[in-house]
Amino acid sequence: MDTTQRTDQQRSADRRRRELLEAADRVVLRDGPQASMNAIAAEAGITKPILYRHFGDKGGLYAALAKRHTDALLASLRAALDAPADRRERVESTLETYLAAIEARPQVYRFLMHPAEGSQGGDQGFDVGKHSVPLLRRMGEELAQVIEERVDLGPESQQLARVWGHGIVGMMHAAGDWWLGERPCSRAELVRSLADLLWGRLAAAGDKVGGPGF
Amino acid sequence: MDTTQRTDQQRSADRRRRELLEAADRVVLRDGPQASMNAIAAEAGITKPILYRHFGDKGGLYAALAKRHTDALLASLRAALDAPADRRERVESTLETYLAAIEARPQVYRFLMHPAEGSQGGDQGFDVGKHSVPLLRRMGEELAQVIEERVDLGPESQQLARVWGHGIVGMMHAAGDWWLGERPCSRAELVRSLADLLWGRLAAAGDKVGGPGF
DNA sequence: ATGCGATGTTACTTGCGGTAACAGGAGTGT
DNA sequence: ACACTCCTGTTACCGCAAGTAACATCGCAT
Repeated sequence: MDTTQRTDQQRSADRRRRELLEAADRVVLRDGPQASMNAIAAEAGITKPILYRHFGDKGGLYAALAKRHTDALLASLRAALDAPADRRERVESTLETYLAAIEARPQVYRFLMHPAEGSQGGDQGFDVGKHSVPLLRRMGEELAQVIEERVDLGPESQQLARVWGHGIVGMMHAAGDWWLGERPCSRAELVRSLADLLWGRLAAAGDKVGGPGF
Repeated sequence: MDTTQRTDQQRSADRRRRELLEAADRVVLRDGPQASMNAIAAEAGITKPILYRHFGDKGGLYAALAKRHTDALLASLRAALDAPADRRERVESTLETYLAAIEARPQVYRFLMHPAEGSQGGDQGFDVGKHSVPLLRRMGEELAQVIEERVDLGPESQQLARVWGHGIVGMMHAAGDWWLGERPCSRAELVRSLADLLWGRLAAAGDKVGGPGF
């Protein structure tokens, strides 16, 4: 029951865990989100039950994997959001960062965006915190926080910031998803168009004359 | 090879198909999106292979079911979009329509929004058109069309309209999803906040002074 | 009656998530 | 040296859902 020893074992376990996650990462990147536990175990050079000992169930592995990428992506986004620049510039650079990320690794992106299966908490009592929230929520909350920190929205600012956070993230996500599938324009054009939308160009534009139905 | 007879049988098959879809609907509404084919067949009073004869595979049934609801929802949305009113009013009423729909039938909503499984096309050669597009895309395209019809965006209007269509739909979707889960405010408030966002209030708001990191 | 096509069934295969039970190997107390 | 206990790893299995093959049946035109 020596503390140092337990720490030692913990360290070893954590290393294994990281190796397994990297193997899982490789498989997901190769086979897409429907990668089987068997395949992941094989890639890691071991067998299924070990994965289950480490992550509880597939949801646990999903969550752990998602957390890695989500943390990384959120770090980049926060950097872009917090840059000492004009707001419009910050918005554009954030969009740019996000789109570049999903363009660079579409497989990972597809994996992250899956609600997939509804997991119920780990029974093994692992240290998995409640990070089962599917990326979009976390991005929305983060953005909401930044908005509330930096933009003056008067009373109700918190509420408004959260709505906007989730809304803007959703806009980014849907547009990015569509763009990634069809590639109808360059990344820069997409960024510009979205920023224009957020800048109220929809309200400013005039009605088109002679449309169908008056 | 008589045409009338074939039409007769077709009619019968179509009726069956509709019955099956309604049964599937009931099950999905009760059990959520992970409803099994067995359960659906049982609800319809038949057995699995019949479902497969009618829909090819689970993806086919998914697509058919999704098409029904999508068509219905899109019809309501188009009505709101095409109302003879001020643009802001139309936007708000469209948001309202969408949110009311997902609020009224969250189970169906959850079902529709799932990418779930990557389906590869039907091999049986059924008459399923390529409507495997998961709702969000269709809503995006529809909205894009309406925007391009009614809003004057100068040159590049088509491109811009499509980006905006998908972006706005994504905003609506993400905000709606979050709102449905947490219910942080009334529907009307949500609608107002989102419309405000689209109306450029983000650009118009001032910087907050004394934020962290300045 | 008889062949034919649509409709329906039972019973099977395959594949995956998840688990039980067993098999060493390294440190530890006696 | 010996047993005891963790930890890591395996094989072999269960349950369940998707999808299929092969058989049974009814209606009908000739």
